[in-house]
Amino acid sequence: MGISLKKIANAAGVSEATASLALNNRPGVNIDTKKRVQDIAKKMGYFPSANAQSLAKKKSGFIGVLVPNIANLLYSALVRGIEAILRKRGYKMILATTENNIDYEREMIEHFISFRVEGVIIYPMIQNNDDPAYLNLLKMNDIPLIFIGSYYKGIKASHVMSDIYGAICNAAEFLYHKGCRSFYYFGGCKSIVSNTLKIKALQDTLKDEGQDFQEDHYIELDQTNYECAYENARKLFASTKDVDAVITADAYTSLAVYNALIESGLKVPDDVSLISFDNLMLPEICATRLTCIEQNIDVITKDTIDELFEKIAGNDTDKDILIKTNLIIRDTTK
Amino acid sequence: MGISLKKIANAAGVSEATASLALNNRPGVNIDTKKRVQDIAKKMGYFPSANAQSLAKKKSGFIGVLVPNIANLLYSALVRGIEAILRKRGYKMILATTENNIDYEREMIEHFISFRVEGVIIYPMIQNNDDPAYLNLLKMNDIPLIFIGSYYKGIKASHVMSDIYGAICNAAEFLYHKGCRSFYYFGGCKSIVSNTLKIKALQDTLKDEGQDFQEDHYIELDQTNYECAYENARKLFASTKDVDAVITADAYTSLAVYNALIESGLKVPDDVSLISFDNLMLPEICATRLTCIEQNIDVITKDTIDELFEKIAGNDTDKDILIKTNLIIRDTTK
DNA sequence: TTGTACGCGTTATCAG
DNA sequence: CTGATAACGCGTACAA
Repeated sequence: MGISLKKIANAAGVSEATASLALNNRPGVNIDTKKRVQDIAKKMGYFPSANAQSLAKKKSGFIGVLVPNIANLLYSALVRGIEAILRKRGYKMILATTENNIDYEREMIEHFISFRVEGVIIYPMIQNNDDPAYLNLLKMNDIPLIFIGSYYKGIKASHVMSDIYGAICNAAEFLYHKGCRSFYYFGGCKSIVSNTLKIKALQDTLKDEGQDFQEDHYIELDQTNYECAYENARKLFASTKDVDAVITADAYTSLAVYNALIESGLKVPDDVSLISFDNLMLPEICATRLTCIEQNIDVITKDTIDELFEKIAGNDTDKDILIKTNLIIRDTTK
Repeated sequence: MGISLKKIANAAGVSEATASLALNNRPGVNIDTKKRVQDIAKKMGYFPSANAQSLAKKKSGFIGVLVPNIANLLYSALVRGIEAILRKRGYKMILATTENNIDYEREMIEHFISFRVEGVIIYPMIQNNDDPAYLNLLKMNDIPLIFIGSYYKGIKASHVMSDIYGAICNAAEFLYHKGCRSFYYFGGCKSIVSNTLKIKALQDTLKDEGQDFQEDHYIELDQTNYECAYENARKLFASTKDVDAVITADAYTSLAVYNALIESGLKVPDDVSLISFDNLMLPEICATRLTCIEQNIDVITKDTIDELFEKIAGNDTDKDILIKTNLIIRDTTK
């Protein structure tokens, strides 16, 4: 299995201990000996076994990161950010995707434990996850857990996420003052924390204006992809034209709604204003300049990791950290 | 550092050896003892340390995978395929991205070695990589290497890739027989293996028809992204309208060329036929149905891993494996 | 059926 | 300045 410290030590005619000190550039080694050992190591293509190092140092240097999938631009942006910050801190990321599968999520948690990760970051997106008790496995192994983007209700842990409630209130107010009165929302499973926040935000904002947001105006998509959104939108706009404001969970959904609106004869933004929650559609590809709520991904990743290392350091008070969003006004709102 | 076998053994009142046998479901342990140990392990949330296991078994179970970046759909599709197959074989993937940075690529190779990966898969994409000698580090550590998608000239190793030469010959012939006579190609650095193959394919095909492919009709992009392609295309079509066939390196480039053509007053496909090398543009997002050369990603990933495990098993004859492509005819060709 | 002892590659502690 | 030696967590001959 590769080249070991022992081989280097033998080749240099010193003990493993001396070789180790020399290779790690630590004091207490004759400068000539050190150079000789280092030269030999280089010549033989030696790199210390990360495995053995972890064992000896009782520190894996791993952080486990769990996201729903990697094809989605939001998640890949978060992952890239996390990876970059961890690298700076001298940590390595173990990335796993859940693909919205609860069994897979549990399996990955076990995976993390067996790799002795020092902390775990989860973007929780499992629907109908009544009993996420398997996350307690982490606690049993003294591994801190931080939620990013959302959280599971039953689990005590810090979370770092966008101020979804504030963002939707803000967007709804904006639309209301532009004259919009009939609001719709297109998004995923209602029972997910982020979506309950969105519903509440719409209800509260409209109530302040003396209006109701009827819950059947929340179009719950079985799958949050283009096709499903498009089908639902087409069906809706075929049966009613009484709509002048739509907010969607992401850019794909917005594009689907946009296309369905156009086809049904409704004009954007003259008849209907459209706001997307994400700002992650590549502008080159997408001809439609979507008005959107931009999440501050850099801040989210930074704060998440800061908080995670707080936990690793032993500070165990849980925090709910909300990150401000920006409303970016483009061509799909008046 | 987590829960150890020793703790389980103590809690169960047996030796570590017995606990190990019990947990691994191996013979030679009283059935009651085994059950007791397993119950306790479950209750304590124990999972064996992957680190220690690798050390003891002298086998890491890791395969290192190196791709240019993960945002590109081609690479993410390959990575997903590789991960799925490795998982079935009981292996774990260590993924790293090079971001077209040679220093970073070397660093990652060293990283792989220190994790004692049992094999490495590289998608080579570094430009001007005259001396990829650092890959010899792998050989010094007895770690097999397979190239996927392309290869580096100086390095002896198997590679698995699309039959790029055949694909471009085929596409060029198709266009020629549709009446095209003035060909252009938009792609990356000419010195990359895959691009030299493409140039040669165009030259050979047109020569067979008694025509020349002038090398200045290969538009070499500094960066293979939309903007760069768009600028080059706009400039070209402003100075000449003598073009009736364009082949591009990927779908982003095709879209850029398409838009530049339209803006310059040329009609697709009536005036100009357009073929893209990739078939990875999400059809939902992209209104333009591109004619394209589809790579057979499932076959590429499967063959790559098969070949890698051949090498791991000790069979060290190098192979050049070419995978057939499909020409998918859509709306940008006559 | 169970326990002892050793090795895996490295770091760290202590003698010399 | 250098070299034994004991950990780290686990697997596995071998002995009891």
